Amino acid sequence: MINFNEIEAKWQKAWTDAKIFESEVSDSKSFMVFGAFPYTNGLLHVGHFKSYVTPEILARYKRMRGFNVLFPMGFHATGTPILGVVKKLKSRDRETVEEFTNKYHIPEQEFQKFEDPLYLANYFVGKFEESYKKFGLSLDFRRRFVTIEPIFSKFIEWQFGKLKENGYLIQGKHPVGWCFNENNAVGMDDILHGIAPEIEDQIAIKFKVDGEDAYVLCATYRPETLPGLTNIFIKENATYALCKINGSKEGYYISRAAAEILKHQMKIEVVKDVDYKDMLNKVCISPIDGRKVPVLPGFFVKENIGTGIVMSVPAHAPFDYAALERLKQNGIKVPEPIKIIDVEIGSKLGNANSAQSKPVHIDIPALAYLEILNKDFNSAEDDLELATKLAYKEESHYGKMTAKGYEGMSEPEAREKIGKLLEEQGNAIKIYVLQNAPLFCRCGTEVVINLVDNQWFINYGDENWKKAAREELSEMLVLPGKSAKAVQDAVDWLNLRAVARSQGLGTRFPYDKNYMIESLSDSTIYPAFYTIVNLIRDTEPDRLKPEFFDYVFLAKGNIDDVSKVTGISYETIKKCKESFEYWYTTTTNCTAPEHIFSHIPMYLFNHCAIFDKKYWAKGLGINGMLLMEGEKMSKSLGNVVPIEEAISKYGVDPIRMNMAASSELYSDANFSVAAINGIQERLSYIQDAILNVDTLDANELKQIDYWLYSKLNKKIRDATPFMDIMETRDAYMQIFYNSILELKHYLARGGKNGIVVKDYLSAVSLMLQPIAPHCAEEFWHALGNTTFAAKEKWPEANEQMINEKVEKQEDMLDAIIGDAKQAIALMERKSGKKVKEIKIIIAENWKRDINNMLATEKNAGKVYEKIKESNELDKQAAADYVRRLSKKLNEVKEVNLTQEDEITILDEAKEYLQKSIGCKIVIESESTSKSERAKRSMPMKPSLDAIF
RNA sequence: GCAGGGGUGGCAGAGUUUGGCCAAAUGCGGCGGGCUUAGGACCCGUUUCCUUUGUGGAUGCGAGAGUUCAAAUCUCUCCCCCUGCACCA
Repeated sequence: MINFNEIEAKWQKAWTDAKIFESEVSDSKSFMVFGAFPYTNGLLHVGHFKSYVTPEILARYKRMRGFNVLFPMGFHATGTPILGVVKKLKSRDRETVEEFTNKYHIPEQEFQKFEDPLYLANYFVGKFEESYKKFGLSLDFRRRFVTIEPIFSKFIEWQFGKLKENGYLIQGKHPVGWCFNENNAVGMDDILHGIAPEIEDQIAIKFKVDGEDAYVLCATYRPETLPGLTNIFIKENATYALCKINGSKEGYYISRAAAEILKHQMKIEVVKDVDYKDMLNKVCISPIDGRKVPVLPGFFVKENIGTGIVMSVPAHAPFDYAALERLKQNGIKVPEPIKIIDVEIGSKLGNANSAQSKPVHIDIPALAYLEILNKDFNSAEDDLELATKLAYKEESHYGKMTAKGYEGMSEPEAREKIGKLLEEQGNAIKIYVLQNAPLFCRCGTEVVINLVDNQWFINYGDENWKKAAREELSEMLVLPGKSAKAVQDAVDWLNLRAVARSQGLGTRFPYDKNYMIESLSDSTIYPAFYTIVNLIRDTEPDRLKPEFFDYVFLAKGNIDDVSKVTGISYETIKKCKESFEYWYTTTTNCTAPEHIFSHIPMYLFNHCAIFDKKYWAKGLGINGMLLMEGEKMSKSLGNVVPIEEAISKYGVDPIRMNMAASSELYSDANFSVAAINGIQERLSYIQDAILNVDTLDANELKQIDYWLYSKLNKKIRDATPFMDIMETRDAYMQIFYNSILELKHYLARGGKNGIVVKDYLSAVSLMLQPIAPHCAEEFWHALGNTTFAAKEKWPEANEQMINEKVEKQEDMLDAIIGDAKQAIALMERKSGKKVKEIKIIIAENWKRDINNMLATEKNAGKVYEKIKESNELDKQAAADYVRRLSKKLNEVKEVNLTQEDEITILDEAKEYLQKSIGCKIVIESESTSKSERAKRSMPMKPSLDAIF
């Protein structure tokens, strides 16, 4: 078995010493590829490497194809996660302490240092780099940077200056989950149990109160049901309030609790509290038809959701219907439902939605949906909820409006029309609701929605900008092709992006220093920074003025002025510009599917907003994640394997091969110890084969030698296109797994030509280089070479050496062996006697003619005609034969071997056949054979007769 | 709800663009056998059902319907699963 760790250390040192991955501007064609930023709030595990394997293979492959390759990496540390870790560490959170001690091996006395977020980030960055080196990645480490470095911040400030200049930074209101105790925006990480706030916008409709200069506000998702309004519901025993909203003259009735929640979205001034009993005495007027409706108590109304008041549409809302029926039962006079949507109740729901009974009251859909479920107005709230869902689903998908003015419209159409109408008339207010309320901040305070004023946005909705991004995408190569559609949709979908954050690490927002730049927005054009970071590493950050970046990235201004203004040397500025312009014309971004609706469109938009078209994004590779033995990796499952541990246990190359060969580009790969063991053994098999090459001789080439050359060249020809589109799995099926099988077949067939085997192994070793670089170097050198495999050329296929005829002949042999074994087993089982000999009976040449006729004509009739005309053929036998073949006409292939050819081939391979089949072999022709089975023989498929 | 991806044999996963050579590649697992002191190594066979000295038959690729001489593949309807939806990176 190969000692993987030993050869890893050896070759990693050799590559580093030779500096072969440090890329400089040169005359060769450039190629730049990079993987997604890893996030630095913990240690690397094997999963992190999956996303770097694809760009790594591409980088190594492209070098072999003659490109000058830049493969850099940087680290992401902006945003809140690192602060989160620090916070937990400070409070000595048990889990975090455990992680630091047991997993990261950091002694407790050092914890204090890690309470500084920068220290923590840098510590892990250092660890990451060590791991990357141990993984043998062909990265140019001189270009490493972290997104919280001052020089990077200068770059980001420049970027935002450009966005501002172009008018892409705008300000506006933005709803966000908020904790008023800490006075902070809260996201998933800040909320108890890690739940993300779900914010939805609703419309609050104003209902004039008869005889008062005041309105009742009802929040609703379905304004289109307004024509079906019969009354207003409030909650019994709740306190209501008369308010002025945004300094209005008129008053608004909402619940006291709602006033508390909504005051962060609008200015609310409570004039007086109102008892619910007073509310019940009011009469409200519908804004669209002027109908007067009563206010009634609804058992299901929640005072702290929406406005604490809802409109009632009993014909279509099961809750409303149930509430009215319950009131009726208590002798209260209630209005009759008004049906406004026509729908075939239950027709589209299918069995899965547990529709059980036929509805009777189809004139009241709300009741009908309860009937379907065998429920009624007294049923539990869960059942009413289910009926509501069914009603909503079917009515909005298949229903047609019957209400006057909206006849025939679908519900969504009507919703939009009525919503727009109400807003235009000033009869509705937009409000935001926390869909999954109540949520609590980790500090214990309830989370509410705060409508933040003057939030900064990047306006990705800008039509001209979007047009440019679409153009950029259309000219970009997206791999795999099937993900292109999703990227397209993401570009179309991206709209306003809130870009200023109240907390987190990173770069301060240049136009309001109280805020930080949001952490995805500072990682969009970062790859451009790779092209210069090694040149400005020691530059004073303050010197990196906009003029410098303008000149380097946009060729604005002249070098002498820039040098004077910034104090950066002429030489450095010149080199930076050259480097950017050289590398940035071909970039391939390898990233994960989860970035399709976030990072990827932003990456595209920012490139076309800032750079000249020449430097827009060129390539995108979307690669899947890593599963652990078929399961998702997660802390809770305890199946996260630290990378160092994996490397020392299994070796780098087997891990890399497992990652690259166990899945296609887009799908998740599976880390599997069984698969890794298989890889280790196969690599060792190749090594053994290489060490044994010298024991072989170098005689004249035989059929099996041509066969191996044919397989090799076909392999090169077929695997190369897969490498070009990053389908490493398909490529390495051929390069790796099939090579083992071919070598084994070659040796079993008696192949023993040292030169042939060496040619074969040399090419295979080189093709293994991108994926298993350490083994490839080892093999390459063991084969007597002194150059680096990493610097060699990718093998070229020699089409002349591809020999279909020889391959078919070998296939024939294997088929014969298989058939013979099967026949022997069968016969022995049946007769109880041992088979002594197998007769292989070769078909006559006239059968070949018929095969060829059928293969070209694909029509049995025509062939019968020809047989009739023929003088040479035995007409009866020929017709029988055609009949047999015609059953599977499509399988009949042209035959290019004569009977004599076949006999010669089988004779040559007789020894192999005898050994494989395990008994004596006799070869005879159909016409001379005395066997009954002789006439069953077919070209390339001889008849077999077992002799006892 | 909206958007994207998907549903294939015990499992994983090809095949779908361009319908036929597809009982369906490949890998894993199971079973049987060989090699062996032994084997988790390797080799051979088998792994829907029936039948069997076969270029045999039936059923079959989420469900249903349709187009066709012919459907995993095309059309329509339905069901289900995964992912994302913005102070998360």
